[in-house]
Order: sequence, then C-alpha cells, then structure tokens
Amino acid sequence: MNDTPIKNKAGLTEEQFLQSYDASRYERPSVTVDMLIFTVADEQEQNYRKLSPKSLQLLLVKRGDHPFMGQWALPGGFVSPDESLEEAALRELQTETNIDDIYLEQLYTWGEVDRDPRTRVISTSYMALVDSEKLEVKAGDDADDAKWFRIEDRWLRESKTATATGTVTEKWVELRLWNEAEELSATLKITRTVNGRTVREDREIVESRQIAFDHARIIQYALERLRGKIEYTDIAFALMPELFTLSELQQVYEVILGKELLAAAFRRKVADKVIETNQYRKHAGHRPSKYYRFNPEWT
Amino acid sequence: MNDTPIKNKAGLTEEQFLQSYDASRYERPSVTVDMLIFTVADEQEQNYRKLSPKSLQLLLVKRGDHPFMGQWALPGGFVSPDESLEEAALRELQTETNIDDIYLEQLYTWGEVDRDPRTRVISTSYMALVDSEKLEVKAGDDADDAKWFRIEDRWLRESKTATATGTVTEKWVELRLWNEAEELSATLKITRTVNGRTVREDREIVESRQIAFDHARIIQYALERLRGKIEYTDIAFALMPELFTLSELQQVYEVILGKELLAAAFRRKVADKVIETNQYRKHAGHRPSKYYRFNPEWT
DNA sequence: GAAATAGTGTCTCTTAGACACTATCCT
DNA sequence: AGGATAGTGTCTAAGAGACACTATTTC
Repeated sequence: MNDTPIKNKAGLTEEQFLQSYDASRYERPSVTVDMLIFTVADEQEQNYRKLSPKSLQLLLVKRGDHPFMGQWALPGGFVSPDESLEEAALRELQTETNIDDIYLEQLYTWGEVDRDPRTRVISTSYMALVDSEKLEVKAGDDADDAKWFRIEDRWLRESKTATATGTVTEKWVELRLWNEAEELSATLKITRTVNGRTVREDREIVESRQIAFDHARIIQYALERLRGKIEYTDIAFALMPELFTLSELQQVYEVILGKELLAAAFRRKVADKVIETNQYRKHAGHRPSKYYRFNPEWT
Repeated sequence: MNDTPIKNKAGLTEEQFLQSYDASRYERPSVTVDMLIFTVADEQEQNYRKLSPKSLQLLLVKRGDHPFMGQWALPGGFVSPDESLEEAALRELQTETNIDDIYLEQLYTWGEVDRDPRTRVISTSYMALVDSEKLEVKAGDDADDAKWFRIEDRWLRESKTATATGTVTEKWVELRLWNEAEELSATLKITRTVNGRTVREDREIVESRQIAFDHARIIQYALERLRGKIEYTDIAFALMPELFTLSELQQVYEVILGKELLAAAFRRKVADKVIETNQYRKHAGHRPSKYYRFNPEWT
C-alpha cells in the first residue's frame, strides 16, 4: 500500500521495529482457562409412573497437589503460546469429557492479584453445556478425580442501606455442591452499590468449604448467568438430547430457574423454538408424550 | 485447622511447595486492557427553538509508534503485576480523562494468537460510560493524540444457508467512526452457526481502514452489548448529567438504539427509574420541560 | 400567531399468569 | 378403575405500540 515505509521516532521501519522488539521487557502474568461444565441429569426414579426428577450438575476435579490439595476445583489449565483462549478451553473440555460438539461461551475474566498463592494468575472462565445422555467423563487423566456435583444456590438474607449519594444492597448467598460421597459449600456476599448514577456489583467469598481458590465465586457467577440466559436464548437445548418431550424441556428450565412453571404458559413460550415429530414416548404409566426437536430456524 | 500439614506426592507441605514453586516454568502471554470509553454529546444546534441533536462518541488514540503507526486504536495498556485487571482499567481511564466516578464493565477477553504482531497479547476489554458534561480529555500524556469519534454501525446484507445439521447466517456490518478531521471504517462479517442444538457466533474483520489491530471487532462487539444492555438495565443514566429532561434521556436511548421512539411509551417505561424535581429547563423557544434525576431505589 | 417541544389519554394488540378442563396410557 | 402425565381453551391483567390531543413557552 505504501511505497516508502513509515519510520518511527527511533528511525525504524515497522519491519525493523518488530525484529528489535523485546517481548520480555514487561513482567507477565500466567493465563489459565477455567471450565464450568454443566449438565442436567436424571435422578433415580422412585415410581414406574412418575417422571424421574432432574438435577443441575457441575463437573469438578479433586486437587492432587498443593495448593488446596484435596479440595475440589474447576477443571482448567494454562493457555499455551500457540493456542487461542477458546482453543485452550476446547482442549480442556476434551481432556475431561468425550464430547466435541458442545455449547461453549466465555463468561468472565478474573484478575485479582492474589487469586492463586503460587504466582499471579489471570483466568478466563468458560461455560460449557452438555447433554448428559451423550456424556461420559473420562477417567482421571491427570491423576485427578473428576466428579459430578449437584448444584444449588440459595438466598440467605438481604440488607439495603441508604448512603449520601445512593444505596448499598448486600445479599448473602449460600452455594451448595454435593454428590453421594461429598458435600462442598460456600457463603458469598454480593454487594450492589448505587453511587450517583452508576451501579457496581461486587462478589466476595465469605467462607469456602472444600472449594479451591476463588472458584466458589466463579461458580456462583456462572449460575446467575445461566439462569439469566435461559430465559431469552436457546441455550437450554444444548442440555437436551436430540429428541425430547416438552415435559422434559420444562423440567430443565425448572431445575435451572429453581422454580416451578405452569405447563400451558411454558408450551406457548417454547412453541416456536421446537419442531413436532411423529414419535411418542410410551410405556410410562400415563398418556404418551410427543417427541420434539430443536428448531434451527428460530432466532 | 489442621495440625499435621498435608504433604503432596513429592513429600512437600504447602509452605514448602510454594517456596519451591518456579513461576517461570511456563511461557506467559502479555495481558493488556482495552478501554471502550463512550459518551453522548450534543451536536451544534442549528435553530434556537430546535433541540440540539446528540451523537454517540468513542474515544480513540492515534498510534505514535509501530505497529499500526498513524492509525487509531483503543486506549489501553499492559496490566502490571501488582494491580488487578479492574485497577488497570481504572488507571487507564484516569490517564485519558479527568473522571474517577464512572460506570465500568468488563466486556470480553480477546485471545487469538496473532492479534498483535509484536508478541502474544491477551486483552480484556472494558466499557466505560461517561457524562459528556463532566468530561474533559487530557492532552496526550503518552505523546499520542486522543480524540472523540462519532460512531455508527450499519447492516449491509445478510445471507442464510441451510446445512445438514442446522443453518449458517452471515451478516455483513459496516462500522464507521468519524470527526471533523478523520474518517475510519471497517467491514465485519458476523457468522452465526447453528449446528445440532448448539449455536455459535463468530466475528471476523473483512477490512479495516485506519483502525489498528483487531480493534474494529472489539468496537462493534461493544456497540452491540451497549444496545442490548440499555433496554433492560439502567446504564443509560451513566451517560446523563445529574439533572436531565425526559426528552434528553429519550435522545440518548434513540442515538444508541439507532431508531426513533414514541414519547408516550418511552415515558411510561422510564417512569419508575426517575424522580421528578421542581426545576424546569427554560428559554428554549417552546414549552419548558421538567428536570428529573435518577432514582437510586430502582431495581 | 407560529413553531417547536412537553406531556397526557386511550384504544388495540400481544403476552404471561392462572386455572379449569379434557385426553390417554399403564398396571 | 385410578393414578399420573399430556395437552388445550379461555379469562384476566399488564405492557408496548400507535396516535390523537392538549399545554406552554419564545420570538
């Protein structure tokens, strides 16, 4: 485009500049990705004619070394120089599960100075949603156990204080993760500060029981994001098998939102996101239900 | 909590482990923050009785060195070892503007391998919204010019293709940034891929005219986020002065959404986000309008 | 008086919630 | 037959869009 190369104040062309550039001038942090791998799985069915209840689950790995040895952490790892952040996330996903075609979304980047006692670590978290039927978790590759945990959070209390220029609202939340063998939990304080015309939200770990690093905070943030997005996007379908009934889909919404929905309104709401098939789910001790599939034309 | 310290497989306690940890084992990327500083400013008023039109503006700096010397880039810089990501963002904000109490939100972290020709750079972008009345841009501290640009994007065309397992939708968008002296632009292709039950979105720069690095992509992403969030949050007020009329507030919504709104519906929608005052804006060649302020109680 | 904006009243259409009601299968 | 889920019809209340109408100022 330019015949005479532009020179900078040191008299270098761009080519010369790049050759002389010393990348090690600045001290650099480590960068990792943390994976929030969610699925919705069936619980044991108690009664041949009842629907089996579903639960939201998250994959965690047990730490086999310091720091936080023996505690549970999000799967993840360092980003290598020749891969993008998203490639690192996909790689981590494949070391933990057998799934390659998956919903993956970047959530947030955590950059506090003291997040990791080893060294300065900046960590980008990704949320992955997987269909529990296609899924099998690989046996601990890196000598760490990977296990699914049921997950729930619960409001404890809320307080609101007026200040000179706005309000401060503090909410306490309890996060619980458990399976047959273990129970982990954490208490978090979410502070919403309205100062003048600007609002800021801050998430602080009050207590973390058997959850490594600041991962309790990341997990609770992801839960809120998942709840928020299920209302106005189609991410719920990433958690479904190819064919599903509307009752099953409703169960997935209910377990994520943590509340019951009315069937009539729910069906109207998802009507244009799904396509009816001719197949039925039978032998269930009650009226058979039609199978549906995701409508890829939906916007 | 524990009297006998846990030892790992190498026989080290946590304390010993941390002392022997070699942080330089892995090659590390550089980490930067990029700032998207938006404001809404008055244009010249043409007629004593007409409202002065408003425009959405973004702050850019001219690059004084290679690479992309002479082109325009987002303000930003390296994250230093002793500050968090958010602290780095606030520091950058203060080197560019005089404002300290500001709306700041993390947007996205960009991690492609070849984003920067100098070295591997991972960059977290933050969006800041400032009130143009309180604002003054500092004279180029780091020898770079900082200038406001009016900003708009525009759909060029859209195509949708069916695939075996879903659909691929491609949208072309033109991004324009201009002021009295300069005009920058870029063409982007946004690809939405529906594959099975999962949806992915990809943003690619087709052509970038005088916009450095991959910043055209970051800017267009921020614009979409700003448009999305103004509908269901209160971020618009971060762009307003302490006192404002509802017509001014409506103008801000209109310039961000890029479309006209009906006054009656708009007033109903913002009614509980604002508090009426007794003051009026007068001497305007038409009926005076009441001043309002933000209602910090709004949730 | 005219131009321009400020502000209100009301009709319509759409959507979410509530809930009653019908349909169908399996043991 | 009875238990359980599947699926529909309809009333109501709330909200968004449309638009006509009134109000008030300054030059």
